Amino acid sequence: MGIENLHIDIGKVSYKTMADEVEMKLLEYLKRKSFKPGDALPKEMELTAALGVSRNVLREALSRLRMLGMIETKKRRGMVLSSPDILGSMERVMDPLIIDDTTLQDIFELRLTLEMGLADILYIRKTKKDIEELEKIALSQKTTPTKQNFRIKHEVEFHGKIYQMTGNRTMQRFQTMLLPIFGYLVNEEKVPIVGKVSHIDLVNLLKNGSREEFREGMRKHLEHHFKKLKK
Amino acid sequence: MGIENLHIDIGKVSYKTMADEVEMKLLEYLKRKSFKPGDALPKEMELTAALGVSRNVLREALSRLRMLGMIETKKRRGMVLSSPDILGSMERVMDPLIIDDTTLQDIFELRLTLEMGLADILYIRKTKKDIEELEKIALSQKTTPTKQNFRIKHEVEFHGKIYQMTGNRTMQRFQTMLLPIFGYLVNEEKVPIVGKVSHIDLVNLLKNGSREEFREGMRKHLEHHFKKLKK
DNA sequence: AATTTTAATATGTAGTACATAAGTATTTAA
DNA sequence: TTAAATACTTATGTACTACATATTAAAATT
Repeated sequence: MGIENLHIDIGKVSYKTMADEVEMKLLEYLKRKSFKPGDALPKEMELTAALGVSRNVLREALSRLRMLGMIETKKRRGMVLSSPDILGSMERVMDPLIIDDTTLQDIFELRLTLEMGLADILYIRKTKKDIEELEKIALSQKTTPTKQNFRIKHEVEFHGKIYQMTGNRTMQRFQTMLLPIFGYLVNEEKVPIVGKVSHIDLVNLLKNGSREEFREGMRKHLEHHFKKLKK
Repeated sequence: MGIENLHIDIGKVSYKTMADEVEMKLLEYLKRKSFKPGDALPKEMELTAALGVSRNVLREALSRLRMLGMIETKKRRGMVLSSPDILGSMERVMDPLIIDDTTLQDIFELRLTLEMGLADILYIRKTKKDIEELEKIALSQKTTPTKQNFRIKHEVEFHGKIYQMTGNRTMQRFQTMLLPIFGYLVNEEKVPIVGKVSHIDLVNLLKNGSREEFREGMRKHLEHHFKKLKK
């Protein structure tokens, strides 16, 4: 094992602030007490008293929970638990320039994996209407120029539609988040590589082919990406 | 389109606090200026002056960025940008009792999709040693009782090992996060359903079979989950 | 010159004060 | 008596001050 994942393996020497501590305790408290969304939570003053910290520190922790969508606060009414947005905070940090290279590569592979796994759900959920729309997208790209930025835009449009066809909004959002990363890494390729299976081919497979045939088509479409993966 | 995703479609009527605003501006600032990890950031006082807010509000926003791992702060030295932990905040909120049902289902499907997409990377990265370890796990489960909690524990162990074999730590962490959700939904099944393809079968496929054969094996292993998916 | 001591500085925590929104109770008027 | 207007209460939101603490930089001492 290399040294590049050391920060994951042993963790950082992070000295914990009280806000960190309070955040942890609050999360634990909310889960342990098994509050349900909508339930009212204690007032700030009650929490400061119980935790023995200043309102300042408490509010820093609460602010984090608010960001996660775990709590909602209204003046006078107080706080209530709510259903967190599991992808929200991920969206905030999705910037290829900030994320470390190992994770970028991981994300790249994660998307490839999803793409290869899509067939099963796709064949359960696909509709005639969706396939027609996908075909329209694929055909519109046939005649357009092959400049780099155009090519990526088309990739995004086509694959985005496929994710949408799964009817799974979380998956759809997830893939949208991964796109900048994907685009960033692919952009480094100087020579535009054309897969053996085009978008139109994929549409035809989706129309007439089996689940397995579509998946193999997708594999060939992504072949050049897979070839570059390191053992 | 149903009403169940309305909160995603139109967003909540959330009245924005200044901390929300400042958080947004800081994120935008950090990305726009294309700081790199390690770069020093302005002092709190400079930021309060520039933003025209109290130190209190600023610190609530900074506290959020700290939670995301985007910034690190040290006394006297100030703040530096750092590589965020993209899954960290997701881990915090992964509680099946809090997350709404639609998202829970989405997550369930997301995991199935990953599972089906794993074959490609797995066949690039698998080693003899890993397969032996996986076999050991599979065999140890053959003789054990079939009680619900044991079954789930075995599932976790086996599939966890497979994810580990991808060499993709993000994927591995991601799946670990998804487990409680998966366990929660599967736990509702009263009758233990045994797939046509067992863990041992999967190991043998991984040893002697092709990528496609392994994937079809995985599909059969997960068949009863797929059968329950709604159109 | 090397070491110790002192000072300076930026973040961390505490506490007070007041603004603001939103229920709740009270008063006023039809 | 009831409806509307008014005043009151309460919990969160924002601002400001003060001081603690860690860490770097500078100064003093050996």
